[in-house]
Amino acid sequence: MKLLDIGVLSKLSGVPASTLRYYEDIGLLQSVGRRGLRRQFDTPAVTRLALISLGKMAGFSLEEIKALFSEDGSPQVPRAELHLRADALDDQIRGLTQLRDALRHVAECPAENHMDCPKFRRLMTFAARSTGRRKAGPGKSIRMPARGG
Amino acid sequence: MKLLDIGVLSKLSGVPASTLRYYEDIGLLQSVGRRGLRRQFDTPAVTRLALISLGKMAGFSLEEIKALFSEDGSPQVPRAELHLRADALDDQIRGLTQLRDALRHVAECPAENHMDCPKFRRLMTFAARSTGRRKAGPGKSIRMPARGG
DNA sequence: GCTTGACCTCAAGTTGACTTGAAGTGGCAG
DNA sequence: CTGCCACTTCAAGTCAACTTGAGGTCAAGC
Repeated sequence: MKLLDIGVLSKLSGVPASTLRYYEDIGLLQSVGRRGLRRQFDTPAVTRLALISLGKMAGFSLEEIKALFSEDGSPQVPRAELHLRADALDDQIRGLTQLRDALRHVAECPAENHMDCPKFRRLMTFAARSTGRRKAGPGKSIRMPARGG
Repeated sequence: MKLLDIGVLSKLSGVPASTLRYYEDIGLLQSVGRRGLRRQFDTPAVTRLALISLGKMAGFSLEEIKALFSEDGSPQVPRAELHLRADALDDQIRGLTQLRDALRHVAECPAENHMDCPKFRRLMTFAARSTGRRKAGPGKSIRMPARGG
């Protein structure tokens, strides 16, 4: 089995070495051994990192992603749990879709003041409904594309 | 003009008083005066908060949201910026949709090991593509709907 | 006049996901 | 054997967006 130095895995996956160490620290990623001091990873680690990235995209926390891996490292999730996640994702997608449409509308709406626009006001009530649902906190998302500025 | 105590505004908007003070601190929300020590807000503050919430949902940082308000407090957003956000949202939606499908697939897939399943592997390459696009960092996202249990 | 309680200020703490820095180590090229 | 330099550890720092806590103030009700 071909083994990968942390630097190589970092390059392959695009994930900084410090992050890989961090992931190992929190038990999210396992190295298969050492060569001297140096961690060695196996090639499936690349896939694992892809899975992790995927989980992050889905809005899972690292802790949650960790829980989605079984002992042997293959994803091992009860079906019901997966369907639950999928449902949650559906919700999220619906919300984001509405939001996207709203943004596009606002971008094109000819009304002087957006408050004059009924569509915008409906959007407002939508936002109001979603406000204060749960405690705000730091979260990870797909990075926004960097602002042109 | 009817004026609102911070507690009243908090109740109306669902935003904790501490957060309202914080928002005033960073210049995101203005109180119109004081009665004794107590901040007084006007009724448009409720709308403003809805807008702020909306901005947050769209993935804007508070700093950015602040910049989206013009001097007089009405939202004043460059169209291009909004379209950019909407595009980013589109990306996110696409990703989440694929992910949702993948989750559902995994939930039903009969393959012993998911890696044996071509569908799953396609998902992996998708994730790999999205990996390491840009430097990770703290960011805000739409909160996941709370997990059932 | 005293208590109550909703507000006040300001500093410090929290969270998740990392990054950074200092000080040390070890494999390999020359 | 020497030196380089990618790696190592561990603690501490960072970031956004708040929250919490300690100690203080004021308007109203009894």
